[in-house]
Amino acid sequence: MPTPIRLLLIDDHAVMRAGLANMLNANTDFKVVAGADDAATGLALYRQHKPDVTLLDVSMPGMSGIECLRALRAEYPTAYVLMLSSSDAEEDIVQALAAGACGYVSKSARPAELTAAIHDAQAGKRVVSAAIESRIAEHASSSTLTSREIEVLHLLRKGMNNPDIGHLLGITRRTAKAHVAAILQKLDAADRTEAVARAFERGLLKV
Amino acid sequence: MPTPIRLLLIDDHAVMRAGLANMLNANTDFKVVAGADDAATGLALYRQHKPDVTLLDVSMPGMSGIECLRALRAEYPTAYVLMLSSSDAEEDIVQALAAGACGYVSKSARPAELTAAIHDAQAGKRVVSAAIESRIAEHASSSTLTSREIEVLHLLRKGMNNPDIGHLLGITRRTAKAHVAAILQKLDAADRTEAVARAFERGLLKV
DNA sequence: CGGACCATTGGCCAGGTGGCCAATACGTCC
DNA sequence: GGACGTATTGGCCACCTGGCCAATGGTCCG
Repeated sequence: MPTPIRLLLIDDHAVMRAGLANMLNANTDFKVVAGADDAATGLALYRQHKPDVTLLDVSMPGMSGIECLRALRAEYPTAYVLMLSSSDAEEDIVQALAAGACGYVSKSARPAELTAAIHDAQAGKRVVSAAIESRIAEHASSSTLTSREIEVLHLLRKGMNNPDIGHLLGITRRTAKAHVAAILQKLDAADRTEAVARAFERGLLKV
Repeated sequence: MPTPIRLLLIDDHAVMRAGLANMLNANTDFKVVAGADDAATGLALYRQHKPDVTLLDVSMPGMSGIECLRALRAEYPTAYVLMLSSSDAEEDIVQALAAGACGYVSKSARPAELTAAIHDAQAGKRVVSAAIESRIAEHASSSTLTSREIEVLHLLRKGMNNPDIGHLLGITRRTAKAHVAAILQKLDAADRTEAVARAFERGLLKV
């Protein structure tokens, strides 16, 4: 392998970044050219180095991995980005793939799985960890919330009741109630409390 | 440094484990003698290798890091265990330190911070990341739920109402209501829905 | 252009919610 | 032994909840 694949690492966990860099640099197929601990720095380093493949953590404080991915792909539509995740929340996976990620690898994956994924990513293939594929299947069979419903969901999380939600959104309590009813049905929840819990499980709401 | 500090790594993220091992073995102060991807294996490897210091991830599928810590300390009360965390949820930190962890290091910490923490741990000092200390302060000022309240909290998460909770726990709906009222007050929540959301934020409930 | 989906709103109603008052009983800690 | 925290229970009440019925416009797609 004469020319190694040039990599950019974006992950807020410095320990993970250092570890990944050590591991990948030990393999002559790869060369980590830069590492960032937040999305903004990551974008800047991408412009500077134009890596072959970018490894991007999904969950980061500030601009999330997904947002970073969108920003990156908006500027460089052909960028090869492989998402790394610890959470495996379905929502993130679907959104990442929709936003043009080349693949989605769990941090629980074996190192060999990661290196294979990087090779595939550079070759333009789409790769998803086996453990993650099943999650996508689940998600496909469940419903998607509309943007209005997501908006209401965030207010439910804050403990708001229907009248207050209606007032805040400039609609009647009856409409707010209709949105809540739709959320309950789509998330298969008995009440708004379970709806919020399930939203956390699916990654619709984040800690 | 003639005799390196012998380390055991327990983390379900293989990538993180491999990375950590690479990084730490590059430093002659340390020698990673074993790595496990779940708590049970970790315990077995501890018995086998008796490492000087154990690095233990807080969140793992199956037996959690906290439970693993308790089991380990029950068997080897003098074990030096350093917790590694990605979530930084307050609850985990407090519980880990209460269960006898030597320290609690965020995965966002710089590598130097980690190596320093390992040295301190082996010296019997207690170390906590700066970023994590502030969280403990927050927690100290807030209230602790009783075990009964935690039990009720888990039922709220499932969308149960007071009569059903009472029935399940063998108490009246009035008592269930009293527990819920206590939860709301302690978590500073307007209703049970916000209580569940705040519980996720604090690490009392997990995805 | 008609169908599909969405956001919006209305009435009605049995049942649950959360806050207020107060009381008993059982442990532990000083 | 007494104070304290916890678990337990009661009544009362204004308010909110979620499910049922049905209807109106808007947009987007084939």
